[in-house]
Formats: sequence, structure tokens, C-alpha cells
Amino acid sequence: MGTSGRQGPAGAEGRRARRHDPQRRTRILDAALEVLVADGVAGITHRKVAARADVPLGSVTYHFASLADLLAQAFAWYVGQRTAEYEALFTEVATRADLIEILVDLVQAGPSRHRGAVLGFELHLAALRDPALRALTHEWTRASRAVLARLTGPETAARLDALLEGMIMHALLSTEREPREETRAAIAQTLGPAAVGPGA
Amino acid sequence: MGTSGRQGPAGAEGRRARRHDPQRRTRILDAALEVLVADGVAGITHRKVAARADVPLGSVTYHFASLADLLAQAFAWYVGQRTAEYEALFTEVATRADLIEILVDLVQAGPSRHRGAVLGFELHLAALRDPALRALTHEWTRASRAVLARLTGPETAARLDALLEGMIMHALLSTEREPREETRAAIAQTLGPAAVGPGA
Amino acid sequence: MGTSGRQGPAGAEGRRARRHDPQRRTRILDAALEVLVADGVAGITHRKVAARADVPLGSVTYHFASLADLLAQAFAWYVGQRTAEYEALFTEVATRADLIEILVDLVQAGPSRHRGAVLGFELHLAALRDPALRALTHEWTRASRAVLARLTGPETAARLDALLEGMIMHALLSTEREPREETRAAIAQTLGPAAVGPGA
Amino acid sequence: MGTSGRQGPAGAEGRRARRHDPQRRTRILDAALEVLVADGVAGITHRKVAARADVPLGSVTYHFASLADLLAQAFAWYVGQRTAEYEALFTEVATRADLIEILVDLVQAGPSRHRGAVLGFELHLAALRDPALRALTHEWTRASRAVLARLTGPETAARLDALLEGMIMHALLSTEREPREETRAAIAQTLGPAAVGPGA
DNA sequence: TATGAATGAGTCTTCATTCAT
DNA sequence: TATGAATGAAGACTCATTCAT
Repeated sequence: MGTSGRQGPAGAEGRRARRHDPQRRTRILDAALEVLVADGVAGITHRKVAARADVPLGSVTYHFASLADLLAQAFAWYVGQRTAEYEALFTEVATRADLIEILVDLVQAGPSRHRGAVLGFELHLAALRDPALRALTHEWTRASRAVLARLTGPETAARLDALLEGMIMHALLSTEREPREETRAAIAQTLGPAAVGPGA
Repeated sequence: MGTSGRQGPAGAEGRRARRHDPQRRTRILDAALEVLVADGVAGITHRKVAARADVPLGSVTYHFASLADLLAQAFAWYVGQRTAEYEALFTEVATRADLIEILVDLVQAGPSRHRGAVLGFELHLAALRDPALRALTHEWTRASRAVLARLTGPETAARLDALLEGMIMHALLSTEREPREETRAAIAQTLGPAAVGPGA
Repeated sequence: MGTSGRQGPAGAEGRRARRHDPQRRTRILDAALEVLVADGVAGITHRKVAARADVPLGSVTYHFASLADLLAQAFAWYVGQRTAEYEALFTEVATRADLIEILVDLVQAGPSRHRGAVLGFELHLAALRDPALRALTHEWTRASRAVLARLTGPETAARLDALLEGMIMHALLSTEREPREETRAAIAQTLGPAAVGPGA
Repeated sequence: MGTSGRQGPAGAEGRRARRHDPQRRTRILDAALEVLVADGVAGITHRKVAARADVPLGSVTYHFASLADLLAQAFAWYVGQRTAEYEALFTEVATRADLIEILVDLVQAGPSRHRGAVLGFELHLAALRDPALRALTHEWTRASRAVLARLTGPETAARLDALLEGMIMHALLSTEREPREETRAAIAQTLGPAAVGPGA
């Protein structure tokens, strides 16, 4: 609880001045994402972000017009990173088996994917109510499917995308991990028997 | 603030004194669910719930020890209702085609399912951070799968469950409806070729 | 925090009905004193008292017209007991040495006197602001001094009374106990060289 | 409520905007002490302090992390002032008679000492329950005794300290003033026959 | 350009008290 | 006679945002 980084005299525990700090903007965005992972959209505040970024409170409101703005930019920043990662993930895929293995990893990765999964769901839910964010989710969904679609065709990509989303949510919430074999079978089934590859 | 303007002696418009009011508790729970649909866990407050239930603010805190408590009970109340509905949905299913049609409806129902879908995702996300809610999501997932599993066997039920969840989320977020035929094909594929029914 | 005895549905942990309960009034008074020891005048509430007395909240407001009334009656109840005890304490005193020993015990009794000392100071401080309570402190002071005065004469009694009060407060607040010899010397000095006894 | 009616855009009577306001912190501390004198620890609230300091409510919570924090700092601020005063009081003391006269004044000063005496007892009582405050009372007691001890030696200083405390409390509570001669005799007795002075 | 100070609205929660039964 | 339910007022505290420097 506000141990560190409280602003204002009430708890002025040091933080040396750091004038001239390029990439402060992105440090704040990263901090915002961390807060989102920890506390969700329901729990994000300027103060928490400032504390985590180790910048003064005023710096956050200076760089971002409002909390909603900060949220939108943070999500956009995240989606941008994520999309690149996602694309990179499939560049080496040559065979159907390669693809399956990568998708199984995606679902099973567990704690390491936690951050990504949580942010994804937070964004989805926020977008449900904020049209400004919806543009982002649309573009993200489109991009994800496009990546898959290059390997599987569009219908299968859409199905896969839905299946993966559902499985990841379940994995996130269940205490015991689903057997890897089970995950693989579900993906393989959805993928269908067809060959896979940029030329498919 | 104050859609119906409570609090403060000035402005005593509306709302008759309602001293003896049984089922006030459930009215509050219903109001809480409405607020959750409208504003999410991120936006629920005692005040909004009180206004929507048309009860004084103090009444909400009287019946529920904390906002977290109210949330938990509202979700539990919802899951209880939902589970019953869900089970009822499948009692008449006799053939594979019946099942598919019902599941397609589930995904496509659109605005009418909006409420249910939003509450479901809100609960999932909240459960991610609150272990107390996790018990609820576990039980819910278990029950949903059990219903499906009676018709399809456990593995298929799990896959279907994930697929449906993903498709519903996407349906919720996308502006244009996916063609019904597409949804049906995805479900049919996941269901596999096997027969369906209590004896399957 | 309100673990036990919370009233109202929010935390309705059992407490069997106990119709017809004579001396409920005094049970409530005793509970009020316990709360005063624990949390002070600053922290007493109907609810805490009810919880500690294991009676319904309504019972407290039923038996006592207001919290101030409860407070006043609790203090009066306490002073009554205390005065009797105090008088009893000195009935056996025959010599100057007896008296000194008893007074040293009074100051040094430590934790066992904690309750009494705390209540005494709470009452004194409350009386500072509430004239209704002042009658009580006057009477108490008068009675205490009268008891001592029978053995020492009025001037010495007043001095002793002040000294004891100060020493008890200090004992209450300091971490290490003052040497018994020190306490004895201070009392002996204030008592003066004169003989002691009902006939003094 | 609201002596000076803050909060709420309606009713913006009085109080000029005072953006830059150094020593606001100490104004708040002084206001807190005034509230403590008037209503005690039991009655202090952010609102009362804000009203008395003539600052907005938010300003109090901005400068002090919690009410307990405000209380602690206010008491510390008071003890600091008080200790200095107390020391100054005895710098001129040359003879036993000087010392006695000053101490008698201390006890008898009546209404003018009211503030000091009340704050002292409030602090003592609060310290009984809050270890953080206990550090303050220890230091205060130590300092007071040290000042006396320079003139009387340590044992006598401790006795005097207790006697004074008790007498002041009684003076505070009784309606009629004790004869000055009585007070003087008690102090003289406790002081003993010895000479007094820095060299004593 | 940055930022510490400031503030008003609103949040959850507690509570004395009232009242219908 | 008791008491569970109810409620309005107020409490501590948080926070988005504004502003002077």
C-alpha cells in the first residue's frame, strides 16, 4: 500500500531529480502496463503508475492528457509490441507439426504468458465499453488472424483464434494444467488435416 | 451523480419510504449485476448500486459487509441462475443437429446474450485476481462442461467450452456478425463426427 | 475488526436468542467498561459494546437512551465498585508501615492495575469536557481523599492523592518499573513523620 | 457542521483562494492542537481541523498521510514547543524559594495553563494505546525530569514530576482553586530541605 | 519544460439512532 | 418488552486534475 513512491509531503520518501529523461514517456507506458497486470483497469491510478515508473506524479499528467488517454496509449503500445512478437513467432514455421507445437506452447506457457494473457483480456473487456479501444482490438484481431491465415486460410484462422483465446483463459483460471496432449489434440482438430505453410 | 438523487434532506423527490421490504437483498444483487453489465467491476460503486436498486446508500452497506462481498454474492447469484438456465437449454437435445443449433444460437444470440456474456467475462477477469471468486469460476466451468460432457464426452466438452468462450468474446467485440454458417461449421468440426446424446 | 458480533445480515454469525435475561443491563455496563479499557472513549461504539456483551445491537440502545448515557452509567457503575474496593483496602491498616505498603502496591501493581488506571484516566479526561461526568469525578476524589484523610488528615491526603495519581500515570507509561524502594520513599516522604491511624 | 462552510460549489462564502501558502503545514498542526484542546483525541476529525485551519479538507489529507499521522505530528510539534518553554522557565532559578514559586505558578496558573494541561493529558492517554506516541512521552518525561534534576537531583525530580502531574490534573477538574499556600507546602515538602541550584 | 502543491468530488465504510413488529 | 431492519449523517481517505512557478 503506497509504501513507495507516494507523492506529496505526506510521504516524501526520496527520489532523486532526474531532469532530462528521454524515453520517460515509454517508461511511464511500461509502468502503466505493469499496473494493469497487477490491478487491472479497475485499479489503475496516476499515482500507482508514477510510483512504478519512479517519476513524479505531475510527470504522468504532463505526458498524458487524462487517465483514459494513458490507458489507450498503454494498450496501443502493448498491442504494437505484441503484434510484432506474434508475427515473429511464426516466421520459422514450415510444417503443420511446427505450427501445432508453437500454438500448444502459446496456450501452455503458463506463468510466463500470464502477463500477456491478462493484458489481452483486460483490453478486450475495456474495449467492450470504450469505442476508442475497440479500434485497437479490431486491428489486433485482424493482425493475429492474418498471421495465422497465411498458414491456414482465413476460416481456420478465425476458429483457431477463438479456440486459443478460450483455452488461454481457461488455463489462466484453472489450478491444474491441462495435459499437453489434450491441448495438442484440440488444436490439431481445429487445424484440420490440410497441409500448412505460406503456400497453403 | 444521483440519477434518482438520494442523500440530503433537500430534494426528497421520489422513492416512498419502504420500511418493511423483504427481498431487498435480492433486489440489490440484481441491481449490482445491472451495474456490472453497464460499468464493469472497474465501475461498480455502492452509490450506483443503491441508485439502481432504489434503496438508500446505507441499505447496501447494511446488507453487504463490503463492496467485495457484494460483488462476490452478486456473481454467485448470477452463476446460480445461469447454471440452471444452461442445463435447461440442453434437456431437449436429442440429435447432433439439435445440439449444434443450440450452440450456434448461444454464440450468435447477439444483444440478447450481451448481458450474459459481459457478466461472464467480468467474472472471469475478477476471478483472476480474487481467489474467493475463483471457486465460483471453477464450479461454473465444471458444471458447464458436465452438461456438455453428458452429450459429447469430456474431451470434446472441454474443447467446445473453450471454443464457445472465444467465439462469444469475439462476437461481443466485432461490429459485424460472423455468418451463421461459419459458426456452425466451427462447432461441428469441434464436435467431431460422433453421434450425440445421453447415451453417447 | 468486527469479527465477532457484527449485527445485521452482513455478518450474521449466530448468537442464540436469550429472552428474559435479568442483569443484562449490568452485562452491558461491564462490556462498555471493557471496551473503554481497550479503545477508550474515543473508540467506544454501540456495536462494540453489544458484541462484547453478546447481546443484540438493539438491546444496547433499548437499555440506554444514548451513547453518552451509556458512558455516564458505565463510569458511574465503575466508580461505585472502585470506591467500595478502595475503602475495603484500608480497613485493616493499623500502622504507618501498613499504609505505606498498601500504597506502594497500588502504584506498583502493574498490569493488574492497568484496567483500573486506564479507566480512571479516561474518566478524568472525559469529565474535563462533560459536566455531567464531573459530578462523578468530584465525588470520587472526595471519597478517595476521605478514606485517606481518616488515616492522615486532609492536607496530607490531598497531597498523597495527587502524588499517587501522577506516579500511577508514569508507571503506566514507562517501560521499566520504578524500584519499589523509590516508590516507598516518595510515599513516606509525602506521608510525613506523623503517626497514622483512625485516631491520628 | 462546517463552521466556515467549505465543500460544495454552492456556498463559496469566504476564504480566498490561497494557492501558494508556505507554513500551511504548521497552520494545520496548530489547528489540530486547538481541536485537541477543544474536543480531545476522541473528537478530532479531518473536517474540524481543516475548518479551524481555514484550508480545504483535501489539504489536510494531502499534508498528512492519515489522521493518526496528523495526531502524532501535532503532538510532536507541541512537545517540542513545550520542552523549550519548560527549560526557559527554570533558567533564572537561583534559590530554593525561586523554584518553589515557579512550580506553584505552574500548578495554579489555571485557565491559562488549561491548554497545556489538557494537551499533556490527552497525549498521555493516547500514548497508552499507541506505541508510536510513547516515544514522545518518554522523551518528554525524560526532558522534564532532566530540567528539574539539574536543580534537585534525580530522585526528587521524579517525585516532583509525579506530584505536579497529579496536582495539575486535580486543579483542572476541581471547581474551586486549592489555596496557594497548600500547593506551596506540598511542593516544599517533596522538594525536601536541601539547597537548590545547578550546583546542588 | 516539468513538477510540487493544491483541491473538490467522490469512494467505502461506520455508526447513532429510529422504527415496525 | 425486545430486536432486527433500516437510514441519514458523517468519517477517513483517494484521486483525477488544475495551476503557479
